[in-house]
Amino acid sequence: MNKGSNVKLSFKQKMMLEREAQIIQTVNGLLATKGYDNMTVDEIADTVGIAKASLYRHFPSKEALAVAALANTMENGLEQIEVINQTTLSALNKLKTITQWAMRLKLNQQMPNLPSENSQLREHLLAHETYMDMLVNMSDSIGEWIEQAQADQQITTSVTPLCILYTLYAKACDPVLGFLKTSGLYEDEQIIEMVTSTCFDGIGHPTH
Amino acid sequence: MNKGSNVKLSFKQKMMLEREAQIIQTVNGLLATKGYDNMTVDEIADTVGIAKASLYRHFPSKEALAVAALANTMENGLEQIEVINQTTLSALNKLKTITQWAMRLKLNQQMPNLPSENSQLREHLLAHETYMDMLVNMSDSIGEWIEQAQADQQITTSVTPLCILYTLYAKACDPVLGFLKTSGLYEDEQIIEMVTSTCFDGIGHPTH
DNA sequence: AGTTTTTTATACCAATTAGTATAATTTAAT
DNA sequence: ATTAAATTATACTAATTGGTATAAAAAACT
Repeated sequence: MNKGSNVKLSFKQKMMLEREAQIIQTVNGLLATKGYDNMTVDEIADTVGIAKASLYRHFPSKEALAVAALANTMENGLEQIEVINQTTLSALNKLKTITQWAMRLKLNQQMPNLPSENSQLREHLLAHETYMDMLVNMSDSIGEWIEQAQADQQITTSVTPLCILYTLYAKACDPVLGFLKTSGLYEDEQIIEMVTSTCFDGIGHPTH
Repeated sequence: MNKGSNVKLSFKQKMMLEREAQIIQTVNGLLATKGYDNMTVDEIADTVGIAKASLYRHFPSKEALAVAALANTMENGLEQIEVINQTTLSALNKLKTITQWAMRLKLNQQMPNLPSENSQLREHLLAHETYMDMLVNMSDSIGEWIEQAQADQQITTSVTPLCILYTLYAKACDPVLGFLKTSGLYEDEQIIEMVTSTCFDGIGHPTH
């Protein structure tokens, strides 16, 4: 009764988690392409290929769906940061690596759009402890890289670390990526390179 | 009968235009803070201080309201470009000036958010000839500045002019401005300076 | 095979909201 | 003052959509 049922339960849970992952990926895609307001619950269910009632057995509300998707992205980001922290990359290159990870996600239309300033969703996010913890966690980690890179004279000290942090965060929702992709003129990795260059080298100062 | 009625008509038209300007400013504010989907027509009417029926005497639909607001912003941008073109500023400084104009608008929460990729509003905008004409017009003008600045070796030639154009456009909706403002640590003009610096100088290369 | 649980399809409810109709009120014109 | 026009408040319609109830079908378990 013990082992048997445990294995079965574990299998069921695996299925559950598997589908939950599928749901979250779908939601992230829709959040990336249509945004929270233009994404409907029926659409999510249809895209995943399950009934709406089943969807609501996983998540209690549309907001919970969005929060779960955002939290999942945040988790993946933290995981990336851990991986990067186990390398011997310079602080500057750590910053570039995590930024490019985010840009790749955005290019693949898996980076959810931020909720607009006055939205209900934003309030919910700010009230979500786990999410906020992860955000603080991420900011701390990246903040350390920024200070290290400044100490190593790899990045500028003429703007504050906070400004640099926000600038890097902003790359995760930079519309330039979508514009360049839509133009059809460049491969994804070319786009990553160009935007990385404009971010770290700036568009001024031609002689590098 | 001629002059009298003309004067009266002109006065009436003035009132009409005056109020239309007020409406558009309100819509721009709401588009900036809440976005198209979270902005309701009742809210617009209330904020302007007129009845909804009166609002619909000026604009036939919510979309028309948004398009008018976006077009108005575009007009103002083109006007700015003309003003700048009558100065003796270097191409680089022209680029900085127009970018900072856009950033100031954003900081004052008067720069409307772009419609999301799949929205109905976006389709309408793309089908709006005058708007698209103005967009092409603006892109041409700024594009000339970019090529001139590259020729003058004031900005990098290691990314394409198109990428630079998009990068500058993106500053008009850069969330960094809002983040820094929300932090409460900086004055608006400080924020403008910092973001201009990260845009043109980049965050790498500490020694300038 | 029979029982239980889960999933599905469908219909439905309630809330929101764009847009309209209307009657009353205000404003403007003569 | 009277008339004409515009504005307002209010109520309404129709469509969308988040969320729920239910009964049938499918799947899983014993």
